Amino acid sequence: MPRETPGSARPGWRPSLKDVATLAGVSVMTVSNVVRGAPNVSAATRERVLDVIERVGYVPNSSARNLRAGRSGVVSFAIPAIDNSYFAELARLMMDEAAALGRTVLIEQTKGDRELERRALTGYGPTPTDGLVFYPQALDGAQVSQYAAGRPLVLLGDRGGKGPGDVVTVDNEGGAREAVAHLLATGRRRVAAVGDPRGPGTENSHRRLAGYRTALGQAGLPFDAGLVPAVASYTRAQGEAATGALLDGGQPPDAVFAFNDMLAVGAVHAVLSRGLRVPEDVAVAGFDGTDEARYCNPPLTTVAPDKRGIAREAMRMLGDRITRGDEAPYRTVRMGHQLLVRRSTAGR
Amino acid sequence: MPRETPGSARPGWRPSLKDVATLAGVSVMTVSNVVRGAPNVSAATRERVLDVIERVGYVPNSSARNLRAGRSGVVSFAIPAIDNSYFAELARLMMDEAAALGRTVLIEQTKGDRELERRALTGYGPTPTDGLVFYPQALDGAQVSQYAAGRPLVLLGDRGGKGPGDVVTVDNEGGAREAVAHLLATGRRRVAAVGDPRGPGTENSHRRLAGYRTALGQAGLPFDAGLVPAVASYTRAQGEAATGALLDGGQPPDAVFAFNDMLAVGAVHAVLSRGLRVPEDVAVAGFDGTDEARYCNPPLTTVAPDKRGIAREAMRMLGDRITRGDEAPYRTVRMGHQLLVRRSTAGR
DNA sequence: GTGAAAGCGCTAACAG
DNA sequence: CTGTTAGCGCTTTCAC
Repeated sequence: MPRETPGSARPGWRPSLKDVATLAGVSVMTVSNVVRGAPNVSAATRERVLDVIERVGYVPNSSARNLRAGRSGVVSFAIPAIDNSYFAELARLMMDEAAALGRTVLIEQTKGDRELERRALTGYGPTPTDGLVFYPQALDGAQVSQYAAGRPLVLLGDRGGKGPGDVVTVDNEGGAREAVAHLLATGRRRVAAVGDPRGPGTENSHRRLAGYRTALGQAGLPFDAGLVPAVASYTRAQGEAATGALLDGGQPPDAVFAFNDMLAVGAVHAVLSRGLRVPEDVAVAGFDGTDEARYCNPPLTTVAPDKRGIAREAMRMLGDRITRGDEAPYRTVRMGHQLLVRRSTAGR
Repeated sequence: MPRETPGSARPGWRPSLKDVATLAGVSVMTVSNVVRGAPNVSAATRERVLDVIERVGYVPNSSARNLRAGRSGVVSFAIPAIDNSYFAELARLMMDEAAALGRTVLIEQTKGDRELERRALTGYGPTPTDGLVFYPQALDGAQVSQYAAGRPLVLLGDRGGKGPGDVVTVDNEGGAREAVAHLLATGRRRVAAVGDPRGPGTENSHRRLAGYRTALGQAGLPFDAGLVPAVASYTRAQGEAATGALLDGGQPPDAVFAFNDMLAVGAVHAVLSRGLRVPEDVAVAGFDGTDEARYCNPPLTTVAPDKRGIAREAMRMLGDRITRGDEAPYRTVRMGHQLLVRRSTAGR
């Protein structure tokens, strides 16, 4: 199978270092040096090589580079679902931060499925990635440790003890506590918590639930399990269903603290579709600080984590683990958050 | 540099075909045959090899495979922004469909930027992809043709003539016409069109604008340029700004047809925040059929393309171009759409 | 049914 | 400053 002569631009064919070298009358190493910007090339040679590169449209073959380097330059961002506004916004920021570090982000949807989470963690998918930023949902800490086994890993969200990787989180408990305290301060007394996953679920949810309980306790209110429905997923539909059931029950709430903005949007919908008003009859607060919450009607009060900061820190830490093969103890950084008070929780 | 003996599981180290071969006492080719499921391996040998593979946790190195195959198994999905609900939902579906075909999707955000779109098209990014599904925004047809040059490509959205790739689209003009006709049928007479990009923008927008004009014409209404503000991007914020300016002007509209759901959500917000009512004072309709529109308050009337179908067709066509190196004439498929009538356009 | 050889495109490590 | 060598892990080809 004779190699095509350079210049024969059959679709799908791409010139290699060797082609450029032949055309420029130098060795492949010299071309390689030029391409990588190595210093040891004379100006004249560099010029000539660059000319050829330009002319034939040479582009390095990443597979070959990766094979050499033992790395792919790609990092995974493994999340439950990209059509959750919070993850969509976060993904955008992750991609920006990664690009600034010369990396590419591959989004993997785990859908809260054990097997898909396992596959993302082990990296035994079809595409090789150098590490991952992971938002666990189905797997618990021990399982994550087991599967990740030495892969560069940054976990998003609260983790109990030392995990198998660095951790970037926000004060989930504190944020939830502030939101619920705010609700109570506006005179609400029956505050529902929508988002308890039951079962393992994410540690984040557990912390938010803890914050809810703390706020109730500080206000001297009892915990009422009847105000804490289970949800199967963190979607608008589940928020509506769970809140709807609460409203249709004997003792409806006068406020809803939803564990994320999707659920909150669904909650608002449930309230309004029953002819009740937000916030007059039922106040609603969410968590995530998404743009969608801001443009909701009425605009949603929400706990807004520093998403930009989360993305920056996650990519930075992951990069350190990858390039330095860092064996340093795992670190946890806690990014700031802000309670954005909007009309959905105005006093009555 | 002596190779590590198999079994020394230093983090980051992964066994190769050769390691497995050594351990199993066979050649690399036999292991390769087993791994790929080639038929010419005796049951006993296969068994032994599989044992070793299991034991050492062998996983094929994709870079090497790709280097050999000249393919990566990854396809790009190049879109303006992942935090636009429509693209987030579409991305989810694209990933599902791609997975069913044994491919992985790499999302690339072009942000409506010429250079980023060019880079996505040429595939000269850091990661090699076998082709792409592309939603153009800044580049016109000629430029797309020029840059894509022989790469497997599926274009999303209306394209004038024969493009440089297959096309999957919906009837943008028809959908827009139906939406506007519906608004007019409810008695509206000053229908604004929010989403004109001016300049090149997407052909989709131009088709939607054409549909708007057609509907007006069929109702015997004149086209009023004052009701067609320019927008800089297809975001909630731009929808609010453009609609707000219209409402604050001398001759406010009694209805808004927004070219996508993000703009429509912003439009609703602009109306409500001025103390006006949707739909009583101003009706609002969007385009995209996103879940967000459904949960908007009031729920948004919207033109819903068959997103699942779009994803399926796009991945199927792209796959054909990649595997068959298809030189067949480019095809255009038009997927169905549906006008979802909801409360935001109820008659008054 | 199994294996040896060659090479995909690239770069680190050395010559010259 | 430039070139030669070797090999990353895999699969196609062709012997045995």
